[in-house]
Amino acid sequence: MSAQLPDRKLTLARQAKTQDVERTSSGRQNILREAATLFAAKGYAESGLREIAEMAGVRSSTVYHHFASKERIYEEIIRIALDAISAAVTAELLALSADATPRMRIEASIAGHLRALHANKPFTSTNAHSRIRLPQEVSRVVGPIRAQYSNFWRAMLEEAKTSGAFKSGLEPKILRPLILSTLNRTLGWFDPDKGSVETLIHIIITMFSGIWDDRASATRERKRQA
Amino acid sequence: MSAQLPDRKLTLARQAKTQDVERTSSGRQNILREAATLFAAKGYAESGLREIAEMAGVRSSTVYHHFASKERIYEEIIRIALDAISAAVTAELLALSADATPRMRIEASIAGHLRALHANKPFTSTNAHSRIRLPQEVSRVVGPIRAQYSNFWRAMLEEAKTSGAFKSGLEPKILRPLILSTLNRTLGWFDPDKGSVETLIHIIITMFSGIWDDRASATRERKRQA
DNA sequence: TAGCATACCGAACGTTCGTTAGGTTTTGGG
DNA sequence: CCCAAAACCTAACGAACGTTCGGTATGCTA
Repeated sequence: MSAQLPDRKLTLARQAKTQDVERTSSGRQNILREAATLFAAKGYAESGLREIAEMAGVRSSTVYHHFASKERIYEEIIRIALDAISAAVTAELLALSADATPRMRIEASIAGHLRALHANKPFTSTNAHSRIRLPQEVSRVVGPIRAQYSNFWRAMLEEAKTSGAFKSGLEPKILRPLILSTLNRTLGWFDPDKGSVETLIHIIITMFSGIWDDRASATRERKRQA
Repeated sequence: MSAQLPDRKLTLARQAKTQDVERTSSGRQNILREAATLFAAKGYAESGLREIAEMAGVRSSTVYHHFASKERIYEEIIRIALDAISAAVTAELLALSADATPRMRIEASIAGHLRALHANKPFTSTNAHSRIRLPQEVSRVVGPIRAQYSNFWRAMLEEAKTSGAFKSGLEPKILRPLILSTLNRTLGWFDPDKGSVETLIHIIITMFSGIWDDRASATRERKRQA
């Protein structure tokens, strides 16, 4: 059986497909978006609560009417980002035919991940370079979601390895962080104004074409035709 | 003519080759190293001066006997990191024979870059995720060094592209940040205790093998033999 | 139209921040 | 052995931090 994200994400997927993060700019959503933009640009500690409030056109005390603390804002941003990515990848995999090869599944996941990253940039950027050691309260909420997504990739890569898709020496343990950080890092340098995300996807997939063991897949192909 | 880092770096290369960052643990060097470790682990803003001082076994005021400000510490850490990387890459290129192909030069640079990254981890980590907007004083010192190294890669990739080394659609403008952030990101997930850096280098180069246009190189090879 | 939750505000809290001033110990060359 | 320079200390500064509190508008529901 193929690696799959949990069904709970499926409903989220449909929501996210139509309105991505949330189109309304109610006070709360507005604060959330501005905070994400600031966190993404300057980092968590460097972004003061008064600055977040000012960006949202509000006083700092008002922020506490919508969020219990700065950490909760951060937590919610990361949760949104992770949900958006999970949803996009799930949608991408569902669009695949049932007999898709591991390579097709992985490349579809890469495409979905990249699309979600750049469609929800402030939120996903905040998540991507989250180099904060938070007092475990946040980690307790965000940690499991992160782990879930990591496990999905781990399982998918493990299946691919079992089927002999990778060149020798390429272990899922190494490939997973390598692939995911390469994808996440595109947030730092890729400018959607200078080239479409679809072009980026093509380039990334081209680059990763170096990991596949073409010999093995050609062998299987020949066997199938015989 | 091949892309080359300036000669000034050559002397630095020899220094760095024997004692990398600095073996002595005088008060100043000690503070520098502990600060780098903290910055790498928690980020710039999250690392307080009193915490840095404590790690170095010293009071916070003592830090100001060695450095003018927290920003200057940060600046020096980044300078050290960039010099170490430049030096390692330069050394790697010098070890190459004169008729090395663009691909060989790029792969040698990747190896040198990765080796320097992981041999000076606290310093290079601080540099890698430097997501700070500093009051230009620091940028004025560090900026040019960064630009110099970027330009070196830009030139090297441009030469490779001219010689037809890359698959179509892969432009240096995209490849440079893609390659460099992939390399730098290894600091975030690769654990030297669980696999040698040389293994990592092999994996990264294997992955990037997807960017080369083998047809073209095979064509040139045939022409040369004729 | 009265009542009430919601959204927002100004002002302040305790704490921590980077930094400075002034004094004491450590140390190494003549 | 002396003495200046270097290294380090304690104590405190003002500013900025996240957060709280009490009060005021606003808008929906009964």
